Parts: sequence; C-alpha cells; structure tokens
Amino acid sequence: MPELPEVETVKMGLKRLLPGLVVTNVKHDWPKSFPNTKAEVGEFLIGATIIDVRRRAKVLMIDLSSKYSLVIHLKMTGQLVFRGKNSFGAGHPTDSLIGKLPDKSTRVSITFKNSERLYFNDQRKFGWMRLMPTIEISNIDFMRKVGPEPLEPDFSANDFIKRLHKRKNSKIKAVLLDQTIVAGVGNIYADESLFAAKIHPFSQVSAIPQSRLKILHQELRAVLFLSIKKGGSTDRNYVDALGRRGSYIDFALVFRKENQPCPTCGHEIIKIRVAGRGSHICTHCQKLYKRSRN
DNA sequence: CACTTGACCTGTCCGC
DNA sequence: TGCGGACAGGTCAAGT
Repeated sequence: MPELPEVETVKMGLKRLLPGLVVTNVKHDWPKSFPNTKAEVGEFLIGATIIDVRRRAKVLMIDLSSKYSLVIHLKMTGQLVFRGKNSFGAGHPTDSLIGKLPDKSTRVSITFKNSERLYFNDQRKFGWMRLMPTIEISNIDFMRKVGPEPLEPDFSANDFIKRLHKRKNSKIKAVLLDQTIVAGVGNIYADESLFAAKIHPFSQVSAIPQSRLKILHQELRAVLFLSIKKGGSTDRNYVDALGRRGSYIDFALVFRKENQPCPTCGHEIIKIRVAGRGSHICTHCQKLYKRSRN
C-alpha cells in the first residue's frame, strides 16, 4: 500500500526516467482507472513531452508540455512501472518483481516515441490516473484540504501538535491517518511511529502529553526518512518505477509482526482494530492515554 | 459539527 | 480439492 515513502520512491525513479520522452500512444481499458475521453487524450497527451514528475502527499503528478498533467493515485495496489532501454540503469533486470507487461492488472499503457513504455497496473482498481490542466491540480478537493508534508524542513513539532489537536477527541491513530492533518501517513508508518513513540493507538489526542507528541513528531519523520532510504515497504504489491521491491519492511518493528516478541521488551506483539484498521502494538511498551472526562 | 463506518475492488488465505 | 467468507487499507460518501 503506497504511502508517502513508496510514492516518493516511485517519483524519484520516474523523474530520472521520463522527462524528455514524447508520448505516442495510450491504451486504457477501465474507465474508473482513467476517465478521460479519447479527444482529451488525443489533444493533450499524445504528442506531448514529459517535463517533470512531482509528488504531493500520496499523489503523483507527471507534467506535460501541453500544460496538462497526469495526476495519479496508486491507492492500495497501484503500480507505475517503466520498461525501456534505460530501465535497468540503476539495477539489473532480474531485480524486477514484475513479469511480462502488460499483464491482467494493467489498466493504462503509455507508449513513447522510442517505444519505451510506462504501465499503470492496479489489481484492485481503487487507484486512478487522470489527465487535467496543470494549473487546476491545486483546485482538486483533496489538494485543497490535504495537510502539510511531514518531511519538509519547516514542519515543526509545534505545527504537528497544533494540527493533531484539530481532532483532539479522536484516537491518535485515526488522526495520523487523516490526510487533512498530515499528508502521506498510512497504516504502516502510523503503527511504526506510534510504537517508536510508545503511544497506544487508541489514545485520545487531548490526553497525550505534549512531550510525547513531540517525540511522535520526531519518530514519524525518522520512520518516513528511513523508509525512503530503503525504497519503501513491499508488503504485498508495491514496487518502484523499475518494478523492484522496497526493503523497509525488514526494518519494521511491529507492522505485520503479530505473535512475535516485541524488539524492546519481549512481550508478544498483538494485532487489534483501531479506526477500522489492523493495528500492531506492544501493550507493554505503548501507553494508553485515556480521556479525562471533562 | 465531530467523528465513525461502509463502499469501492480483487487476490489470498483460512476453515470446512 | 473446492468453496465461501473474511481480510487487506486509501479515500470519499454516507451515516450516527
């Protein structure tokens, strides 16, 4: 499930591969995955040159010379995989987890002038890609409401705490997952950062001491930075722009570690449900800050 | 208004 | 071996 580090990894890969390429053909089968009309594609995508690749929260943007952009959300099982003569510049073809493309999960294929290709695969069809004017991206509802980038140098602990308190009556995990509070955090990094900060995910925001939230701010950033360094987490589906897995999951302390000993204290890690999500915790290390009832 | 739950999907896994 | 159902979780819409 692509979260900030995974989307950032894909972005860095595509930014190295795509700029300068000219689109010659586009194939798409599933309208929800790519809702644009043939006319729009013909006018603003075919023949356009790729200028830049950007990320905001978990959203990718591929900017085109037509002043349009491809805006992409990978949601749970989306993949963007590039195939071409430069695809293996940073690794070896056998590093790829993906076989022959297109495959049955391919929703969109974009062909470039030199016959290189970019594939948008999405098993569960939750993800989407759409072509729209670049200047209108900031008007998308999601973009208007999304919170700050947690890895920006000016994202301070005070900002973080202030924003968390917008939902002071909610469980801390639900708030971390709320994209309008902080951008880019999903289930993996919520669990890992809460464990590192020794906070039980069920804790009510207003009951957690400021000093603890300050540590959470620090740990969240540390976890996200480390994951980018490791190329993200390949839990089941995620791959980078060259189809390779990320290795952060090998460094995870609690995520998907139920029934295993806590690396800190040895108590068994358990899996519970918080805010409708599977959550991995050590009840011995992670303190539950309860509501104070007034 | 604040907050929680369900829908969108398909592949995988578990129990019978 | 086959089959039904639970489960995975990002985001938006609908519900409490």
